[in-house]
Amino acid sequence: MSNSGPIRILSVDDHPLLREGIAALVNNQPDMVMAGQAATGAEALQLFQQLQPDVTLLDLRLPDMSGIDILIAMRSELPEARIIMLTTFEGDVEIQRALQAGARGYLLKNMPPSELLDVIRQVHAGKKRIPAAIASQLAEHMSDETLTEREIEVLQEVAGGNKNREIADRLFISEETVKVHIKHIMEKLGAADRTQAVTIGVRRGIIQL
Amino acid sequence: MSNSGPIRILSVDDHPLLREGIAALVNNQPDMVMAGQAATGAEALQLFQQLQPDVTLLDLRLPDMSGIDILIAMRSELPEARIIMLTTFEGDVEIQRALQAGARGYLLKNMPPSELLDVIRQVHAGKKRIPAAIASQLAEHMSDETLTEREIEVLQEVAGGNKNREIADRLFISEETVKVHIKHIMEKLGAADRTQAVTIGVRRGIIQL
DNA sequence: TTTTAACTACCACGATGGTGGTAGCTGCAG
DNA sequence: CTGCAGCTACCACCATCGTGGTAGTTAAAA
Repeated sequence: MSNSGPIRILSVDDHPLLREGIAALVNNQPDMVMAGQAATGAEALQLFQQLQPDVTLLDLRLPDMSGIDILIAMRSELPEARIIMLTTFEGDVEIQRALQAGARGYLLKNMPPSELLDVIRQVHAGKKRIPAAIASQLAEHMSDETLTEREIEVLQEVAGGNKNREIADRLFISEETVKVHIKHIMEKLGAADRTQAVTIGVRRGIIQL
Repeated sequence: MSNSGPIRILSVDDHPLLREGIAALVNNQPDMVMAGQAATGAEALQLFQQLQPDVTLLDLRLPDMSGIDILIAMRSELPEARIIMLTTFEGDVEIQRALQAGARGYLLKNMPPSELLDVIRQVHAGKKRIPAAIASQLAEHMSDETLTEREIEVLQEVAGGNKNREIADRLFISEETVKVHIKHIMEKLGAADRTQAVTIGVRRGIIQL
């Protein structure tokens, strides 16, 4: 794409103070410039289309939509888009989904600014960059079996405090089937009971509370 | 205290980018100046003692210790310290504990910078300032009964996936007593079962995962 | 086409969880 | 000193959960 002029950056995060910090840092670099900022998914997509930034910094949690969905939307618009997730830790499943959806980098907000600049430059140069701390977190559960959509749905219901009978009614299946799903969930997550299944699911970013 | 010169501010947060954003904002104000920044509780306490800032911005989650404990330590050193919690939402119990421990303000990181400046000035002037959004969140559970220390301990064990029998062994009490505690926990939280008790406890900041 | 994964369903049984009531002990506040 | 809150303990009983096994259907992959 553009190999002349500074790297034009779009920052998407619902924390204005953090965006301001990124802007201050970026605009201090000779080879970078903030092209725009967005606080919501809708704003982000509009600005992305309008500005066509070289690199996009994207938070995972925004008020109106999931960062993953924004990522997907941006890449369907511009498959070559260089997008870096910048977020507080969210569990291996979130990381995995972001990378599968085409993120070129994954950074934590508590990392030093130099790391951010480094990753921006590398990603802009066409590379992928995942810090070791994140990669190891990812490797930890690499071999784990993933939950199916239905299982996640059931786990979410379990987290809501529903009994098997109630879950069955809500999902229009039999109570026995619910039991089978929960059994599989516990096996896959290595949980001793439904409660621990929920806590592990939350920690790993499989469900939200 | 000091009614001459700019408001001297100490920022405590483990996100360097956010601290940078705060610093940029603050140093742009004619009546404020960043006195120092800290990323850990230990650093924070050392700098607090050394700098004696007019206003301290304090995150709730830091790598080495809880923001509440830092708050308490600072106020035991300097009871008149003006401290504002600046954090992502953490549940009403965390807010309540912070205010009880003597915080003069409670802000969310996703609030507009103007709000932050406003609160800094008001708190520096000796007032307390809790935004309406937070106050209403607090009022929601104002009449709720709080869990006792023992109950929180039991709830934490429940979250770990332990059976009543196992919890009993770990806490050196009888299984029947564990049941009584859990019954009380569910009543107080309005939970239908132990699993929902855990999810409510996490959402409200009573336990961590 | 055969195989595999996912979802569904049923049965039976032992383990665990949740409810109700009673009650003793301690420490603190009125 | 009296009452209350919190922690402890026991009992009985029913509801729910979790485990084991079997099995049919569909859709996608090999």
